[in-house]
Amino acid sequence: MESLIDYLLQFGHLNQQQIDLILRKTTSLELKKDEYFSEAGKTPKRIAFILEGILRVCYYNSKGDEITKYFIEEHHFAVDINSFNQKIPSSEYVQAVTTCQLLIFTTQAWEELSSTIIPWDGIVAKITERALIEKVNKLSPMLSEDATSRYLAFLEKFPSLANRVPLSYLASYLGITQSSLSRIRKNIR
Amino acid sequence: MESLIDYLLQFGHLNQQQIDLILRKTTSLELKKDEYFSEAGKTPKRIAFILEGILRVCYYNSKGDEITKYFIEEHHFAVDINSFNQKIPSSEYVQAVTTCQLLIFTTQAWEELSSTIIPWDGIVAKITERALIEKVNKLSPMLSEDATSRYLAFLEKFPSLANRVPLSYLASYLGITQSSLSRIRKNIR
DNA sequence: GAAATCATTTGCCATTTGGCAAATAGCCTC
DNA sequence: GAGGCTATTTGCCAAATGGCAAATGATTTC
Repeated sequence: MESLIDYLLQFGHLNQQQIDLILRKTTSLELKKDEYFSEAGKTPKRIAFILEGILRVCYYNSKGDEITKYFIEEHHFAVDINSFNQKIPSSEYVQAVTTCQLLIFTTQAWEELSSTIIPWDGIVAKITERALIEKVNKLSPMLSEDATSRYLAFLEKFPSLANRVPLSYLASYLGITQSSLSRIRKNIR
Repeated sequence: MESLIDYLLQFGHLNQQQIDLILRKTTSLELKKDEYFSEAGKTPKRIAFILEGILRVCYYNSKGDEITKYFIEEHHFAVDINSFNQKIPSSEYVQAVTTCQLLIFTTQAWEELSSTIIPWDGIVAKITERALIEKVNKLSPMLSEDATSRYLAFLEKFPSLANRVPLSYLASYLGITQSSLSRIRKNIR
């Protein structure tokens, strides 16, 4: 619970009353490994803050391959922000890579916070901006690096994940096939 | 000028007085082809709205190659938003791909608008979010597609640019070498 | 308009990655 | 612990892409 508040406070000030209100709006949820937090085709009705565990966002591309778009780490929010804001069906799945402890905000709770807590929208805007900038900055260099460098960069970013995640998730995230990733792993050791 | 207002109004309401104020805060600037709007190492002090022309954002990667991170089209804002907000030096160049007609806001003007026009921050937040989401959505699929598909996607997105942009810009944007792109072009015709 | 400069294409070959299928390893269930 | 699954590795070869340099084409400059 505190990790949520610590996180929020990085982006703006909240008094104790506001903090209590925010916490009262949350529900706890355990999402077991492989379970989905949200699914493509459905309009997202909840936002999750990850207390523990790793989620991934994935979709099916035009060839029908399942692509891992990105991983979401502990102490970050998870939602298809575009679909959530516009209240339109998402085109992505959000799935637990490991069993996760989540704090959940419903759409309603989220909107109540927006209209009750003056600095809420500003904080949320900053969080959204930061998260998106990070995604762009992680994706951009991937295009100009070869697969081995991308894998090494992943190892640095998610050292604990590399051997707990199915090869298929990781390969599609890196934009290569499973067998290529397997060979890259072999060459590195 | 109107295109700026049209653009802003997509993201929130502004009355005539606010519109006039915004326009009074802008300056016109013509940026000739190849000139820089901002440079890596310098803290950005201006935001541009592109009335006409195309900009690109580029940087040098660890190998020393110049990489085009993305192109910015007419009727969009151009700035390294992260550096601008945090007032820290940028790591990117913003350069005119074609001669551009720009509307410029200085940092000071931008901040005055923020404190004068109530819905300003909200509008800016939405614009920022939208721009970043578009970047993520353009980058993500590039990893799972081959170079030819990426080039074809570029052609669809920027049909007028493909033959006006130096091969080198385009190749680094697509994550391939100039010669590969040249061969891809040949095979498509 | 000729020379100089820069951009693009092409040839040649090396390297990387993909596609497919078989082999191996790991894990789960009974 | 023996199947029966699933995940990963590996072999084989094809296709895509890179690296380098030369050739060609385009543009600028004087």
